[in-house]
Amino acid sequence: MERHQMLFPCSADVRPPPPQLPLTSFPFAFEAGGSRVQSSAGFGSDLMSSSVRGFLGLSGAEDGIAQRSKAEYDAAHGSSVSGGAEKIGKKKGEKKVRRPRIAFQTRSQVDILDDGYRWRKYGQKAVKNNRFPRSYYRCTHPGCNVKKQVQRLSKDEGMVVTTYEGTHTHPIQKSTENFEHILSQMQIYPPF
DNA sequence: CGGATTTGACCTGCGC
DNA sequence: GCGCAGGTCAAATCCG
Repeated sequence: MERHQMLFPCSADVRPPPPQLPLTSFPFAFEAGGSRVQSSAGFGSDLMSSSVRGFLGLSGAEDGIAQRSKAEYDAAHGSSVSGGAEKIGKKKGEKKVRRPRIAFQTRSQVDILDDGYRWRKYGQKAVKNNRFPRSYYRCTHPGCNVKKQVQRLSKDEGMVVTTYEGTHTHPIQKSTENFEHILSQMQIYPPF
């Protein structure tokens, strides 16, 4: 695969970022507030309430993955642990739904940021160009299919890249004060 | 005991 | 077409 250029909030369709852009551009919802967010501590509370929603709650996302979860996986791969022999081929009218993703970097000692939602880990994978494994989490709320990936950078092990994918279909569980704290750690690099 | 995590297997997409 | 890398599943295990 390529580099980790996909760090960026590629909207519905993944368009490759211009090569000139380093890992640093950060064009996401935070600008919605009107003011440009320069760096971590720049968030006002009111700005937050709106941006946070747009942030973890990415609007307009469809649960494409929701449908392709178990049933389709089985159908496509000849379900059942024991009955793996028969393959049913692919799904019929399957369309590829790409959900918007956003990624950001935080400087943190812990991989798991308490963003107010409950996450269940469903996988971990070693990735190329990185000494640290990437962890895969899914929101535990029933019907909510938001996922996130957490990856610690090998070049800077104090840096954690978190990628959110999908829309929460439920309100946040905890107060956003925690989140405010997270935002304060967030590294946002203005495109220069 | 129930829910979360670990971990290896398996699948898919993409580049060569 | 093949191989690699990433992403997901699910059984086993752990922990509160």
